[in-house]
Amino acid sequence: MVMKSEIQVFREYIRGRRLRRTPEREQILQEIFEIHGHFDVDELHLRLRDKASKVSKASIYRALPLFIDCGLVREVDFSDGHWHYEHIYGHAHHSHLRCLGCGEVLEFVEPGLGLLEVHLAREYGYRIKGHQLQVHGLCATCQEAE
Amino acid sequence: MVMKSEIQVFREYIRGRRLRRTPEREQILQEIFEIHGHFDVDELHLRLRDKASKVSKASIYRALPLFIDCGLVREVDFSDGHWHYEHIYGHAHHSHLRCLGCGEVLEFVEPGLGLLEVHLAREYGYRIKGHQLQVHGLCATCQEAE
DNA sequence: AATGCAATTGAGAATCAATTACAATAATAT
DNA sequence: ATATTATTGTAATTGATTCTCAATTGCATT
Ligand SMILES: [Mn+2]
Ligand SMILES: [Mn+2]
Ligand SMILES: [Zn+2]
Ligand SMILES: [Zn+2]
Repeated sequence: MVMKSEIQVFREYIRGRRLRRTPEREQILQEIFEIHGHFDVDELHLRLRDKASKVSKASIYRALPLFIDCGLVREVDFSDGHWHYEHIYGHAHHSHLRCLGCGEVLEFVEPGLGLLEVHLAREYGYRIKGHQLQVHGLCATCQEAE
Repeated sequence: MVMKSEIQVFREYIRGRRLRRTPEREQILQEIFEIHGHFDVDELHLRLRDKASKVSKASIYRALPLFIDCGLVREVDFSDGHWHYEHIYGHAHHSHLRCLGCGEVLEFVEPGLGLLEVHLAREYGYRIKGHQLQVHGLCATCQEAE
């Protein structure tokens, strides 16, 4: 079975909720697919302006929750004062290792966290929705520069 | 060997850095020890006002990084738009399980994360400084209320 | 194709946590 | 005591995000 394209997923989501398909939303989504890695609202807005799109920041802020809600995008928390995002459709869930010096971000998969969720659910009677794990430190380069 | 008291730790930290020991800082620290659990700046400020202390929010914002720096306090990220804190001197490092419905926060220890840090350090050449793990879901009560 | 309704938009105002400038105060060293 | 300079409170500022509002536009129905 072939995977639906992101734009298909989004259109079906829109249709199923009496929302409207607009060029703004599709431009934003399109741009998000083309971003390799993590991004924030400012970056996304600048990239769109560079392509002569006139989408406003307000619309980006309004569109992101929709993409998150339909499983295309995820919030990433780098604890630096604003939200970052990444597209995740078809990507495995992963965690982030971030260098406090240069800001480099590496991704890794920690399989043990699935089990942990099961244990927590049993022990505390929770229905687990998800988790976020960030590890931070200094990359090799930034260690030398100290 | 007896553990130093928090106030001792702070005073030594102050002395070692040409900073000044002020009643404001010590009032704030004192209050933090008396808080059972997690708190934010507003809560802390209100509690101090209730005790007739006139410490300003600005001073709280200025003091917290000092307490964090000397290992007495930790930032806690509940991803709800502002920072939370907890005193940690003498407490084991732990993670948080948070209910998205009512905001309840449970603490748990996941010993596997120590090993994970070692692996990451080896594999990527990082010097690891720490990690944050938050799990979120719905508590038993909030599941029923759905 | 024209109509009506409600969703969406852009612009800018509002909000809110956190930071900062500034002048007054007060802690330490001499 | 005096000089030095860190710290304080107040109020202004910043920066990310949300909200307001009037104008526009998608879409279902004629
Ligand atoms: Mn990622
Ligand atoms: Mn805790
Ligand atoms: Zn680095
Ligand atoms: Zn709950």
